[in-house]
Amino acid sequence: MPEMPEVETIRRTLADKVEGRKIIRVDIGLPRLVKWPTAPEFQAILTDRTIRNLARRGKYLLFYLDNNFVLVVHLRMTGRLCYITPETKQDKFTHILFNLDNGDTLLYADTRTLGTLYLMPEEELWRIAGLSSMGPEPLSAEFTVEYFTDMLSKRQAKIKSVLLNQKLVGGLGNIYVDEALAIACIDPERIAKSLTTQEVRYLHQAVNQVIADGIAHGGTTFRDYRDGVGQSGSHQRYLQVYGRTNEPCQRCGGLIARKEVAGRGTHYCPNCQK
DNA sequence: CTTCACGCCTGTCAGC
DNA sequence: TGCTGACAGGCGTGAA
Repeated sequence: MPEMPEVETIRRTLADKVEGRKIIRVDIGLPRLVKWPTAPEFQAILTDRTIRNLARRGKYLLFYLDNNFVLVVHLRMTGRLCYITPETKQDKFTHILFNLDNGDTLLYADTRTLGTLYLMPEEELWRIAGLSSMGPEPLSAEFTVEYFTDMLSKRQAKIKSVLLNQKLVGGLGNIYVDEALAIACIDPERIAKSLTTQEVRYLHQAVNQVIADGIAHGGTTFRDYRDGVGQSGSHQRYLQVYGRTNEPCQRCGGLIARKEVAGRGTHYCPNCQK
């Protein structure tokens, strides 16, 4: 499901509601979603803990608790976190409930059940490989043109697969990669190190732009994605190529095409993207 | 080390 | 209507 703009939107919509709240009980319907520690330990450690702060790194959400533990959630394809009151209708695919001290509930729902939850002391977060090995995020101080240029110059893989690699750039997923490549007019199958200095500059700018726009629009709701209070995003209205197969390119009027690149459905304009 | 195919799960949708 | 196959926003693993 969600990429960095969606996860950031969830963080923003949840933070005010959960920060300062105490978790009074955890109900787990599908224990295998809890990757660490065991589900009973997960429940026991979380019970009576207060959420101090809700942070994000790439596509991970991090709930910092008052006992130095951190609840880490990765939504993968269809995970959802939703803050509900007793009157709110509960999501059909709810698997975990975090019951709060004000009577409200933070729920974790997931149709494909590919999401993952962890709970560990802050100093052990490095054990989560995807978190500790993550590359710089778009819009961050570390994501410089110099870093991007140097990184791409060492890569023999297709540019699409490089941009999807979280170790190299943190937070991009299939939608925003297709969009960034469309904005920068670069063919997704180009070998990363073959990009010219100018193309690298355009692409760097395009990556930052699609992520900033995605956040500004509250994320892209293509099917499952909802924010922390159940609302859809609106960035789907602004997409140039993703999900627009056989529709006209807004730049040249030619038809948007779809093919498989790096094992992922890929949308692009064969006329504009070289 | 880099790159890629595959598996994990379940739901939806197009086509027959 | 019912069935089948393709496809779905991610990532860890293992093989080449």
